Order: sequence, then C-alpha cells, then structure tokens
Amino acid sequence: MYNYIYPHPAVSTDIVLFTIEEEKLKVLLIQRAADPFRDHWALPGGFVEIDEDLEAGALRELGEETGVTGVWLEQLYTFGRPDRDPRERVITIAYYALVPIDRLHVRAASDARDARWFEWKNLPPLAFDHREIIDRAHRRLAAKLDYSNIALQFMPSRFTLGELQKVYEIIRGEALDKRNFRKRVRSWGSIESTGERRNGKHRPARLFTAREPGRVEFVK
Amino acid sequence: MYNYIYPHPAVSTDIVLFTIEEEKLKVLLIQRAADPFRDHWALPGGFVEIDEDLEAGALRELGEETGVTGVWLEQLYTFGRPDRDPRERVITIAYYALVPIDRLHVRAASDARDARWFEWKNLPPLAFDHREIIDRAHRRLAAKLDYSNIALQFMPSRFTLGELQKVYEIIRGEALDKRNFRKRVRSWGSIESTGERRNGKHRPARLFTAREPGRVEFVK
DNA sequence: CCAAAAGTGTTGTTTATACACCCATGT
DNA sequence: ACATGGGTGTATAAACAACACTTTTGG
Repeated sequence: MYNYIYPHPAVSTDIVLFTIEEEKLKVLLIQRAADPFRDHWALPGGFVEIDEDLEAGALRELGEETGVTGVWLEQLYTFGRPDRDPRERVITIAYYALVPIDRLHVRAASDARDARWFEWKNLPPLAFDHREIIDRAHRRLAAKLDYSNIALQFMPSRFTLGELQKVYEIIRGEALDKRNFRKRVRSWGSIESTGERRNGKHRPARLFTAREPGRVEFVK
Repeated sequence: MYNYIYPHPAVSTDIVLFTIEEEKLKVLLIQRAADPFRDHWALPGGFVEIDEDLEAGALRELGEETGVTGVWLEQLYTFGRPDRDPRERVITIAYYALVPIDRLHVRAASDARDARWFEWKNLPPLAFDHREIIDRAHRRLAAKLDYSNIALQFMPSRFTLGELQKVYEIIRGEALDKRNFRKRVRSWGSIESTGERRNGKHRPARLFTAREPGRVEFVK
C-alpha cells in the first residue's frame, strides 16, 4: 500500500503501432480482458512503473501485450482529461510506432485477450479516448511524410522504390507521379542501392536499403 | 491521506513563457522558496490537481505564480526521467506559451520568492531538468516561425511590420530582407491594416492587427 | 539638412510539377 | 504475344532570394 498526502493520478503509456499490410494502413489493437471496457478493443499500453522511463514503459507494454520489439517510437501527446478513465484519474503519454511489413510477430499476451491488426479506415469502437489518440497519431504520421524520411520505418531491410512509393500512396490516399517520387527520395541521400534485384512476376526491380535504418531525419 | 495498491507518480505541469522585451527573447523564471533546489530558478508550474485538466492546471499555475493570464499555450512534451526530481517520481507535462510585449503584469506570488524575466541567451543555473525543457521549447518556437503565424502571439493588438520583423530576427538571430518579409507576412492573410499610423521618431508606420488574435495557424 | 525607419518591384535562381515512352520479365 | 510493374528526362510554372532607392517624419 502506498500513501500520499495529496492524491496522485495514475500514469500510463499507450502506443499506436502502425504497419502496412495487404496495401492497407493498419493499427494494432488488443482486446481488453478486464473492466472497464472489457472485450472492447484498445491500444496496447499500461501503467508506468515507478522507476521506469516513459519510453521504456511504452516499449515494455508493447512487448508484453503484442510480442513486438525493437521498433521506432516517438512521443505523440499526453492525454489527461479528468474523466477519460472511469476508474480513477489516468493520464496517458501516447507514443506512436511504425513496424516494417516483414517484422510482424504479433501474439496476444498478458492481460489482452487477443491482439489484431485493424485497417485504419475501419476501426471498431474503441475503449477510453483511444480513437482520438489514433486520429492524432495518423495526422502526425501523414504530416511527417512530407518533411522526413519516416516512411523508411515501414520498409524491410531491402525494398524497391515502387514499394516505398506505395507506402506514401496508401497513407496519403492518392497516387503520386513515379518519376518525381523517385527523384525526391533519391535526393534524400538516406537510401542506397544494393545492386541486387528482386524477381517478381515482372521486370526485376532494384533493391534499396536504408543507410541508417533506425534513424528518422528531416528532409525537404 | 490517499492510498493506492500500486505506487503512483506525481504529475506536474511546467510552462516555458516567452516574451520579447528590449529586443531580446526572454523566459519567465521563478525563484524557488522551498527545497529541493531552494533559491534556484525554475520554470513556473506545479502539481496537477486530481480533477483538473492538464492545460487548465498549467494556466492556473502560471496565474498563481506570476499573475500572467489569458495567453496562448501549447503542449510541448512530457518529461519523465525517473530521477528528474529527488523527492519522488514526478512526471511533468511541459507547455510553452507566448505573451505579447505589452501584456506583462508579472508579480511573484504563492510559493515563489520572486518571478523575473531572463534573457534566453543568458539563463541562470536551473532546477531539475528545466534547462532541457527550455531548449526544447526554443527549438519548437524557432521551427514554428517557418510554417505558422505563431509570431503574432508576441504582438500587441496594434503593431507595425517592422516590429513583427524584429521578432523574427531576434528569435532567429539573423537579419531578414525587408521586402521579402513583408511580401511573406501579407500573403498569410492573417493580418490587416487598421489605417492608423504610429508616430515614432521618424516616418510614421502603418499599424496592423491580427484578424484572429488567439489563433495560431499553419502558413507557407 | 541630417538621421532613421518606412515603404516599394523586378530579376534571376531554385524548386516543384506535369507529362509518355521503352524495358525486362513471367505466364 | 501480352500483361505488368520498372525505369528514365525535359519543359513549364511557381516559389524563393537577392537587391537599391525614395519617402516621411523628428530633431
């Protein structure tokens, strides 16, 4: 039992984990096993331990609840409406993270009944204010496409320029010009050709790789 | 006395309040009257009340400690290193705020010995991780000058284009071209000429006013 | 009449956009 | 042979950057 002279809020982290699968932007949700909002879908997350850094807590919860580790993560916003949790005052520091197409080892675990990817365009009713959190994460992600190389976080270690363009088109919801797109990303200087080729059903495409895979930087 | 089964961190807000005075960018600091860091300078802020919205808490603390009210405010970042406060785990949601040159009614109050403006370039040693918070706020402010009309938050209700340009030059630390600057801000559409003129020591300047004074919006 | 800030357009450069055809492979 | 995505350059438009002189007031 822990005692305080003044009331303390609980503090949690929540993670909006995005990936791209089957040409759709998807968000990882877990099904709650306990009240409140039992059986509702919610963001992975949970209470911050008392000696744990916030980002470490977010990564730990993500790992425990979904088995996903080692992803790129950024603090999004802190949500603290007094009534956002019916149990007690809970302030949550929301993070968002991106996971490459090939790094999906999702399993349900701990206090989650189930963990599943949902299309961003077709989310179920969500617990708490998690819908608002996802909306804000999506706006941030879409904005960052314009001025950073964040999209590389969705790519496996080898990828084609066509695949990278597809990521943009899926998130932005509109087609882009192929030649202009290629000029743009190659001017970043943050990817390089491996010399290899991918054999698909058609003409083989050159494979590229990120020079600094974990690093998101501003580009123009 | 408040009891919890699991330990809860304390949660505070801190506010980086900027103004421009005597052609310098300044930050408001309070002198702590109590341990830890007694007599050190620190950001205004304090613990969030249990039923209080985060932004409301930040505004309340700002008012209590400095007498400043009704300013534009934006959430900056949440700082939560486990050892950032020697007393107990304290997670702080940092905000930054801008106050116009003419709206300074600063007084020390409540648990602050004193409240004073410090030049941003010449800050005293600060309590906690407040230096890091100020650095982040300054980076955000400088970045937002490029793609928003945030600088209008520094302006009184009537101002000249020369004064507005000065704000940019002070924060960016470099001179700007007058004609290009004027083209740029007038293309925003968010200021309008009042028809009045300001009589200074020299040729009178036209006075402008913000169309939506409290509103910060993206511009290109 | 001098000092000081206000006010005002044009030109060149860079950046962004629009646009169409041939290529290499698998079936 | 054909369907499919891969690969490439140029011309136009828009945005940005550089730049100098005249005006109006107070002292």
